[in-house]
Amino acid sequence: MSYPREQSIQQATEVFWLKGYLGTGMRDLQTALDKRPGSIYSAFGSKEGLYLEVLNHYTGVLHGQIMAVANSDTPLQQLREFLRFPLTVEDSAAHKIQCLIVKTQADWAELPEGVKSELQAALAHLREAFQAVILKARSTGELAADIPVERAAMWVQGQFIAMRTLATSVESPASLSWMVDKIVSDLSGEWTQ
Amino acid sequence: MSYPREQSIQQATEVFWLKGYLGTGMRDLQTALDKRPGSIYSAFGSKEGLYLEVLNHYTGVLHGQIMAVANSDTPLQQLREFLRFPLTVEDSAAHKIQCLIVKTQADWAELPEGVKSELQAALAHLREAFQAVILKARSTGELAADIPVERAAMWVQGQFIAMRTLATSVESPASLSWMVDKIVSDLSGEWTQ
DNA sequence: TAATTATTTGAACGATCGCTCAAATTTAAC
DNA sequence: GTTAAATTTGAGCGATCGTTCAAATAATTA
Repeated sequence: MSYPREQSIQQATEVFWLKGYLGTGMRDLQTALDKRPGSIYSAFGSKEGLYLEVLNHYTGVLHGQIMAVANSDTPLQQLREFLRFPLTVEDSAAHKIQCLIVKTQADWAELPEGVKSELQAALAHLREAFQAVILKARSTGELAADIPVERAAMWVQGQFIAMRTLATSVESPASLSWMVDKIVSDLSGEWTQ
Repeated sequence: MSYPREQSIQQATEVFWLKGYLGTGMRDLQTALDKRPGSIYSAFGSKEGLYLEVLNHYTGVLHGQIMAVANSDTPLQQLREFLRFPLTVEDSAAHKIQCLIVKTQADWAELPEGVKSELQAALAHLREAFQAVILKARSTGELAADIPVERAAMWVQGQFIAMRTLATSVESPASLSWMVDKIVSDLSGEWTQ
């Protein structure tokens, strides 16, 4: 049950991903969901409430993907494929290259308090998943035993952000796949304490 | 002459940096510049016109800083200090941790065409400066002779973005200085063609 | 000082913003 | 089939958006 609610969240995700939190108007959402304002407000309370559900759903999916990487037998190989994925979206969905969380975070000073705290929580939650990947790769021997786990997790998150941000400003995102290789390679590089 | 114009641009930079392009209202600018709308419009034409001057000024300063790194005798050492700088801003200016260009770029789909093209140009311009740093470091022997210059320049730009983005979501940005060391270290790492 | 030009002022315009709520409609319960 | 509850509708609210322009003021020239 409550199927149309899930559908509304997916349609709203499209809009927020394309236009950002500030850039998205209630009228954009009304069009995308094909619902009148009253329906949206009775279902989600406010624009912020709808966005928070979108963010929660988005983060959950992404977290699941990263945990699947962590739970595989060859986490480092799987991480490579995970990182490459955003570079393969078709032109018509170019807005999906950038991470929705990072995109929203750029408007920081103008965001409602509830959105700010949930963004922080989402980033921390995903960082935990990256940490699980590092830990697993260490246990399989794909990474050295003395790798600083927390730093490496944050670093991977940073690389994820860097690659996707650069990819949005380049003609052909797929041409950046060398960056994926360098990320995996640098993971085994120097980690001076 | 035209001193107050320069001053207006600096004050407007503060506001755009803090609130982003979409998040900044003409009334915010009127307050910051202590000017009435007519004055601003006669001087800059529009909100977009004022932003473009801000962007141009900002890019010029940043470009100059990177070229100074390139023109030093120890470019790699200077690059380290350049990268560390955004991590040292005081709490009261936390918005300056993130790069103004990257911040604006996040609102991509909602930006006027003129702003979009100037943002692309600014990123390309700064990439050229990073390229000059790589070239110089290669000539001083700080970097290997076979480093792929264009890719390395883009990669450094990506690391610059990653570090500053992560730094905005962390309690103490200065605690990320290990990331600067890793960037410099990874520059000498693997660059598989 | 008087005349001319350049700049600044600020009330106000039309458009859009997030959001409300009484009324209409659909769904569920008996 | 009737009634009650839940959901949807959409006109429209007050606030704010970027912008305009006739009038007032300041700066320059004669």
